Amino acid sequence: MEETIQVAIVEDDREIRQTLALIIDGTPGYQCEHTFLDAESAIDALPSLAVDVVLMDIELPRMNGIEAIKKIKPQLPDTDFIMLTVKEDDASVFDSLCAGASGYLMKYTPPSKLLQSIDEVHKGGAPMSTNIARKVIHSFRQPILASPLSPRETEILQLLCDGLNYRSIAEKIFLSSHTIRTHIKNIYKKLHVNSRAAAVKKAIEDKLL
Amino acid sequence: MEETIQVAIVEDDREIRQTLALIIDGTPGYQCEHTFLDAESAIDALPSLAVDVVLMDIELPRMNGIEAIKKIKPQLPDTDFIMLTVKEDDASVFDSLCAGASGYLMKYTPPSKLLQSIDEVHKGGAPMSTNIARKVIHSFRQPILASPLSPRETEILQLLCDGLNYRSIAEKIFLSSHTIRTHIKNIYKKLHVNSRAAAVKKAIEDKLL
DNA sequence: TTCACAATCCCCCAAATGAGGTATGGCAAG
DNA sequence: CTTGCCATACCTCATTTGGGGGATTGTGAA
Repeated sequence: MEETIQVAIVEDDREIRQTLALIIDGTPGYQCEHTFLDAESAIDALPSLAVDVVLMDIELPRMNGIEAIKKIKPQLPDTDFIMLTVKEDDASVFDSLCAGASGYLMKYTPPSKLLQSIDEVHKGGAPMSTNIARKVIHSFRQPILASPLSPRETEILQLLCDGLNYRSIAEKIFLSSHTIRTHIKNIYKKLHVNSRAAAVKKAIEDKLL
Repeated sequence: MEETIQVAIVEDDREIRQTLALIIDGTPGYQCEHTFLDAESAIDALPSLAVDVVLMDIELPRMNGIEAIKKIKPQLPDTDFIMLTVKEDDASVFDSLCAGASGYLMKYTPPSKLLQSIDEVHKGGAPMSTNIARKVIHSFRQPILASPLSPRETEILQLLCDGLNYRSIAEKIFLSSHTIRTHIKNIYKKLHVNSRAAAVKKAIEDKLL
């Protein structure tokens, strides 16, 4: 498939927008016929255009680029979005990916790398700046924060999270329900909570399961 | 920093191991002085070696490469691990990343790309095959599964998850606690649960918050 | 050898919870 | 215009839960 990749740009800075468009449109195999200077116009126009790849800025006048993707992506599941931005804080990166972006590049990405990334995303890849990739990978790491709970308590918390009551837990691990109560009281103390709901939430958040 | 990158290989296939070692050790800027044919010997030896990057196979005789990383990585936070494997199922990929791998490459990766990836990971990047990168990125996508809950119910579920009781919720959103009870009963019905704990768990799992 | 803590068991009691109802008004789809 | 859903509010009752104790055994660290 040696077709031309149709690229659109959403970017409010006139200079950057035009420069990008020129680079892309001027390269064989790439075409950039549509540029937008805000999220709203992109949301209106994109669904009726056959665009393969969209370069999206995050900082846009009214609605930001992440919100824009949230709106557009569901209607265009086959269009790939690459964030092209100066923001590299965790929130921007992860929110973008959650919204449906398939790539995340810095604005200072050199043209050759940019074109290569457009190609890559169109082939099913996920181009990212190196430090962004590391951020993403790191996000999978389990903190392994020392659990304050004893093995027994952890086991009981596990069952607690499954919605079992004292008696069911007691029957499951062959203990008196009195013992279960005591354990759970201790769990609450250690987790600084005072209800099952809060304990379950904390357990899942802190991944002590 | 033009230092030589110290690379170690953990790979049970003799042919592959030696070929990789030759390629790496034969390239200026890279050195491969240590190779291991199973997880156990790598776990024993690596902590006392000053290795920058470890190429790790997943399929190893007794203990697999993922378990190996889980054991070693905590002791060597500054050593980067790249999975080099034929397995590209989701579980292998995500378990590897959770265990602490910083890169994930296919075994058929060409030598030039492999060397480049070693360099990249050592510089703080996260080299991945394109389809692996896409898998990782996709994992962030929110399924946006249609919640069976009404807006009001969602709101109350939210507060439920914070560990509030009927009365507190009622006070917070200016409703009768009777109404809260009714809403929660309906939430339970819709989520097919019958306790706060189970509701909280389901809410978080299904991301309806 | 204390001392702390995990793990087990027990008691009481007030409050919260879950399950079963009933009822109203509004609003949207059919 | 009826049917269903949402949001609201109330009642009763049996059960569960959380908070407050107290107690024993064993283990391991100080």
